[in-house]
Amino acid sequence: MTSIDDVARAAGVSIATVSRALRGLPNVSDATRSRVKTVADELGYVASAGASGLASGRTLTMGVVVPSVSRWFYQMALEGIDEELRRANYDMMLFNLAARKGDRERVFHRSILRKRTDALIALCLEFTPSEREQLLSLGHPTIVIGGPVKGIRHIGIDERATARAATQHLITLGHRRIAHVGGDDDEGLNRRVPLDRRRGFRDAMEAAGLAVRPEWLLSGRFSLAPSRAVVNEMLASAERPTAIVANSDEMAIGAIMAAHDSGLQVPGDLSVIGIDNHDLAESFGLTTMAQDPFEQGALGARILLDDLGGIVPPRRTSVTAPSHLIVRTSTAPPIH
Amino acid sequence: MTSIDDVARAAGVSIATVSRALRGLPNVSDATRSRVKTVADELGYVASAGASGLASGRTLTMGVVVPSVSRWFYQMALEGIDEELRRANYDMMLFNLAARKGDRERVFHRSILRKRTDALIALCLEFTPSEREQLLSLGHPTIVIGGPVKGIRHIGIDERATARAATQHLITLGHRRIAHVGGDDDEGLNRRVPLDRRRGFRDAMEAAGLAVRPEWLLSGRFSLAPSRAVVNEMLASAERPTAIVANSDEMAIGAIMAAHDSGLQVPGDLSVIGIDNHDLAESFGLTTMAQDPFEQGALGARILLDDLGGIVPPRRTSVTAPSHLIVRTSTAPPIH
DNA sequence: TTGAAAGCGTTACCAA
DNA sequence: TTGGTAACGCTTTCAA
Repeated sequence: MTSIDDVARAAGVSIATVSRALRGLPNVSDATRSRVKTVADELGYVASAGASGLASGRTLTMGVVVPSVSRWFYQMALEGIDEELRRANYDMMLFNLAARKGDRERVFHRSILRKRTDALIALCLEFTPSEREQLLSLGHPTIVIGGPVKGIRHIGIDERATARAATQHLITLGHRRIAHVGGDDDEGLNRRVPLDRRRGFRDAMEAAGLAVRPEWLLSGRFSLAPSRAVVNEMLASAERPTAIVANSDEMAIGAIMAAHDSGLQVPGDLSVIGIDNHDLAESFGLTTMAQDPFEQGALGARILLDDLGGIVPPRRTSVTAPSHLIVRTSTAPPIH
Repeated sequence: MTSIDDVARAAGVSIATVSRALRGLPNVSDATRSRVKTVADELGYVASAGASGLASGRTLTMGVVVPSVSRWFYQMALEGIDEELRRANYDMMLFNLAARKGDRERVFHRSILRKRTDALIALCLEFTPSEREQLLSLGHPTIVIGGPVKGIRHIGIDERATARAATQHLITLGHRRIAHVGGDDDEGLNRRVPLDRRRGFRDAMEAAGLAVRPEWLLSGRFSLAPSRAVVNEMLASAERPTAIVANSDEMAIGAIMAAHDSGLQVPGDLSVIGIDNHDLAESFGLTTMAQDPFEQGALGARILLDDLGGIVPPRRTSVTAPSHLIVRTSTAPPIH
């Protein structure tokens, strides 16, 4: 509860001097500065963020909007963002949309737009035209991580090319009968990601002259259990594929477990490749197209911080993050 | 950038009236209120959180301190907290300690103590005496979720009793040679949790007159891969246990995978029980002592909000959250 | 190098 | 039911 003039009084200086001394601004004598610091420490004084935000116009806070906090991608991105923010002494305000379409309006209005952040970073979600307009009218730097959103710059892998490369890996191994596990993500609200990945799958299949069978286009809802279930179902039919491309590692692991359920060997009877390089991928020997959401998050934060710094002109272009193949033991040539 | 007096001017009323009208306070005529609302909407006015915080003393923000965001327990608790906060129109400021001891001091001072929150909820972490003192001197409601912290009320399961019950389950099934996978959690900074759980394991063993063998006291660092590795090692020795109690489901799953690595059947050759009821537990058929961090988080938030509401006198006592046994297919009587 | 004082955008109290 | 006006706790400009 001690505020700046308590310190000023105790140190025998003006509040202006206290402010300057504590923030490390120039034009304060060493003697004064150290005295002020000592006094502030003794009194346990910490400046009120709200008040300095009001006075200076900078809140030193970044807003982060997430569709949920319980998915690997978001966690990693969050950690990356956080690391960068901490380095810049920024705090993080977390807005969790938690897949509740109904609440978005409120979250947007009551929270995001309340000028309590200097910049906004959104993970993998789409905005309605009205939301986008409001955001832009707020006038502060914004970036999206994870899925392309029209009208806002973003950072993310080339979804289509990544899925194509995954499929290509299987084709190169000699597979010709390949299934795809895709499907919408209820929580991650960006529809384009799964669509683009499926498109990449199609690209590769068609380029190789392979048939895309409708009954081998599965939906695993971006989670292990549903993926396992649909793959099990597929494996029960007379004809089955020799390989599976999954839109995410969690779904790929579900596919591996389904193979075991069905008494099949991986990669002997069935090859499986995923996308992500999830924490668990290595434990399951999963071959995957790796991406690094931690780094994507960190980069996003860094770009926003640069924009705020005002030294460099803000970059308006999106960034394509890298992805690369990691071969483990879940893929091998098919046994003819 | 529109602020309250823009609205006042445009609506032809005073800023005081605008403030009242928009916040739904009484003593505003219906006509005035609706006119003000319309104007505010047209102008896209949203009150500045910082300014109202300054003036009113309430920031409508809750601080949440986490050791990391990439563990199941924290995710679930965060979602629970978030749900409750949203209901009360509160925002969440996330302070990620990210296991960096070095940074804590800065995070504490520069962020947590900056009066930008009305209350504080801490997940599973310990405080140094100095930190605790600073927190208390801040004077706002605080609660800890997940691990007992002396000097601050908390919400959490009875760690010791829960581990005891897990062990007891195996003993009841007839197991006599039981190993324990515990070990510190690098990220979750509360040392008491793993200690109390191991104590519970010991309790049950001793009560049943069973030997606790030092070479069967493993450390799995609260993660799948390390657990799998140490269990594999143990299973390679001449004498091996017939069952394992793991301090967490992630470690229990590691143990199950190790069993498979070693060519053992679960539960035929080895029974495994965990603690948590992690998202993946069901997929692995893992028997476990379930707890509900979502609910613990929600309850914590609710208690703080109640405190802030000031209607009921603040509750000073800690809350013991429930845990219960879920039997799946990873445990069975030993084969003699 | 230091201090005085004018904001910053609200809320809340007291008058009208 | 409304309006005027001190706070709120800082930052920042301008003078000293």
